[in-house]
Amino acid sequence: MATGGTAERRAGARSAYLMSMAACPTHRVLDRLGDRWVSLILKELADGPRRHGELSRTVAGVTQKMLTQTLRGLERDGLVARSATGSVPPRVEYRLTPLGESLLPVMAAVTAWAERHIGDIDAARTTYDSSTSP
Amino acid sequence: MATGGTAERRAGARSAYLMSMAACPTHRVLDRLGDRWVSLILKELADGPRRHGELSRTVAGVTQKMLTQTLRGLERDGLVARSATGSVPPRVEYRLTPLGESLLPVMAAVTAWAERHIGDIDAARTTYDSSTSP
DNA sequence: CTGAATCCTCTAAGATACTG
DNA sequence: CAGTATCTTAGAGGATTCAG
Repeated sequence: MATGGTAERRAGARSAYLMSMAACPTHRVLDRLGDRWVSLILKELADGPRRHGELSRTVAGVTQKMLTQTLRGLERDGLVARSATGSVPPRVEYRLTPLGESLLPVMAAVTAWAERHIGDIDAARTTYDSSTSP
Repeated sequence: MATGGTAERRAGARSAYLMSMAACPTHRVLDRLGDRWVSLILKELADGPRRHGELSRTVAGVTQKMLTQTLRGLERDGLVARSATGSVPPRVEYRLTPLGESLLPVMAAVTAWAERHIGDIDAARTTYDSSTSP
């Protein structure tokens, strides 16, 4: 009966958001960087090429699925290069591309800010929480 | 009723992740910045104080719930200050704290990188997608 | 106007098992 | 070792409604 208005409005709101995303490079980059495992993986790769298994062990708590998925995403964006040699046993290495390396200074800026101000944030949280709940 | 092994293992993996998070300031900050609406809201507030309704209209596609929720989070972290005046009608303004303002240069660094390299990313995606699907 | 509470949906992410 | 496919679930996010 009539038009399924709900679904349409949903789709509308969704696309409105997605379009505003697509138009904003900063947001797209932050979205990628904000992905749970990206920063940890980039940090690892910053020190040099790593094998799949190495990352799997080094990056605390990542599942094999998320590792592959995240690496694929980074590869797709041209930030990470994947090089497979031989077929059995497989030996796959991941490393930063020049584009990926150009991102390191930005990460460093974030890290610097984070380490300098994380205390302020924690302090603010404590204050906020204690003035809210009690 | 015995040990619910499944739930425990789930909780274990989860806490392993959460603990590694808590230990890494960079990751915590990126997690916050990566939140869907944070960068858009900070961008707005960078230009000066804004009322709730203003943000609701300006930030494309945000729902009232997410706006409030995001602002609460930023307030809790001490990045944004909330000032309410009067009671009826309510007039609430949000603005960056000094801590929040100190974050702007970092955001600027991200923006600069993003705008310079977003083309590379899109190009890489096109290449990747065309070499994968066909 | 600001914002809290409710409900509902859909996706992201973990566990698991299977190929090459 | 590297990667894929499938199932399930917790939670994020959106619509809606109520309150001060």
